[in-house]
Amino acid sequence: MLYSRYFIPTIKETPSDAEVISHQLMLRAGMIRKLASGIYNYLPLGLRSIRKFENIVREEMNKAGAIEMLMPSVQPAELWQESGRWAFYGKELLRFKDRKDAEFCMGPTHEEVITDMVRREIKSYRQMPLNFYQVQTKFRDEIRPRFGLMRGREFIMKDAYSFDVDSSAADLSYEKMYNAYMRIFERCGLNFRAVEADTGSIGGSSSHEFMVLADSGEDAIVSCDACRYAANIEKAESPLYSVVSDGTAEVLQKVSTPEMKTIADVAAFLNVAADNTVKTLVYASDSGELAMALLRGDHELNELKLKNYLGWDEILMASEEQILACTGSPVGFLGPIGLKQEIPVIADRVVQGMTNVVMGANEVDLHYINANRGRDFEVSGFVDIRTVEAGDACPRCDSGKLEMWRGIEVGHVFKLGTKYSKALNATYLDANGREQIIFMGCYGIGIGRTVAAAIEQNHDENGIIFPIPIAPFHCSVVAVNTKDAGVMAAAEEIYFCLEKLGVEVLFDDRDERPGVKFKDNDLIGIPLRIVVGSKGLAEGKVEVKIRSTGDILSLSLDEVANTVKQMIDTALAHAE
RNA sequence: CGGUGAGUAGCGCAGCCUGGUAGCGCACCUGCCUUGGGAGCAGGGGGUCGCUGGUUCGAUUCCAGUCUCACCGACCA
Repeated sequence: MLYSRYFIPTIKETPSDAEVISHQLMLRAGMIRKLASGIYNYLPLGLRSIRKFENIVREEMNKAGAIEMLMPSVQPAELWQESGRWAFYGKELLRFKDRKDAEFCMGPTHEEVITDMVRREIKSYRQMPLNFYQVQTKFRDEIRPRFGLMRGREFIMKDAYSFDVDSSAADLSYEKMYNAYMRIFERCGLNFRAVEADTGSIGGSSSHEFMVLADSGEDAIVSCDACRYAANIEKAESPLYSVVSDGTAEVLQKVSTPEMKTIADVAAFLNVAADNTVKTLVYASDSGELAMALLRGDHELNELKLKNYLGWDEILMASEEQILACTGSPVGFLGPIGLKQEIPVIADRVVQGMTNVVMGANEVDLHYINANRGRDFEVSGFVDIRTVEAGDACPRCDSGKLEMWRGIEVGHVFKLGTKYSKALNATYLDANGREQIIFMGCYGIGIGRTVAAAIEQNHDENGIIFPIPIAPFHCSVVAVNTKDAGVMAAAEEIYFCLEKLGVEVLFDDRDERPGVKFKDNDLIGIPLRIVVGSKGLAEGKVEVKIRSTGDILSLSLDEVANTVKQMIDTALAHAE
């Protein structure tokens, strides 16, 4: 490719509205341009990277036995009404009507469409297992699109759906996809973790997320430093502390704690450790149900765990009025003793072993000391509702400690069970001629997001440092001075050689000063740069600069093409 | 949706407080010069100052409304 005939509109200055580095660099490198909030043009260079990654995904999907197809992005409302998600999905589902007033939506995901196809076509257990995938444009009307391709409204996603005769067969399909995902992200040279995750609005029984580690990541994850346990913090189980009790229950006392509203204030004022206090929080569902959560004072609540335990659709901090009505006290002095209303009191498991604790007395400026469960208050259940912290013991092994990371979710695999097949009545006949419900799994990879995540993880002050498997070009040839006939001839020669060898090469033949070319080549992240200048040429040499390390090799004219070809092949072979 | 901030040339910004019809850097065009890390000189083109209304002789500037965008919170690949 001739740079002068290609289209790479780089920009020197960082656009002011780009916050994260991958967004800044993709704009500056001329890979993407914004058309509307969360909606982007993929410019030629960006598209090349995206296609590269798509093809890695395709290769691994095919290897894992998945079959490619393509579904429409416009979907009829009926299917969504049938699955029940027309009502449940909310405003993220972009809905519209056609000229006949029939309702449609832009597909945010394709469980309905694929399940509809399968229920029409699959009749027998002999036809399964099946796994269909597609690489397709999705639309989700995100409340707050941000970070460029990281969270767009329109985005390219690989989604796959598996269909099996029963749960254990479905587990096998799940495992195949899990392993394929591991290979995909390994091939791209990404530093990532597969973590246990909450299933969210997709539903189903269990799931793993694939998280590229990056400080700018929107998710927090933990992983054990000794065993393989890793989980999204939303899901991460807190360790069970052994019950510590000094046995003797002291006398319950109400003490004055003027203006002491936080655990830190109260603990300091009463001169007790924060871990001998109990924190009380009141939550409300969207339909107005209330629940009280008790945690050790220095612990944090995991709202998702509480929400899942309560089975609520939505969880909100209770309003001041709601709190006042059920406890009789404003926030700051809440506790489970002497409630005005009967509401569920959910205690974290750690609270079970605590004795003689400090907790709010449901009266302004008053706390209890020496409160004890059983004697002074009761709880409706002990449940893991706290957020794990770095340094917590691993819930799975004896010796490990949890480490905490930020991550970008680039892939997510779900065991769906029969959630969609049941709703859409996707059944088959088993060997006994009996009708059975199909078991499903679904598997997504954010294509653009992965490319963005790769940039997030591979860059320096000069720009992108693409891993070779997803680099838009493998190498570039830079002619230092295009007016120098000798330089141009040598550069062209190398360019043609490389093309002949099947190397993806960008020939920077622009009549620009060398500095401009070097800066652009660095910015767009080309892994190898061959520089042809008059100085080196006088000795029959050109130089090859490696973007990632900054190392410079001096090679003779005749060997450079083959050497570069070899370097690229070696790098790509490692990624297979 | 709530909170914060911003809309002035393709990009990054100044001007606005204290009204008088717009400027800087980069980019772009022409010419000269230059060619190993975003050079230099000279000339030039480009803006209904987000939109609507109000106040005023006069509004980019003051007022009101509105739209858009970005950032912080709950969702997600």
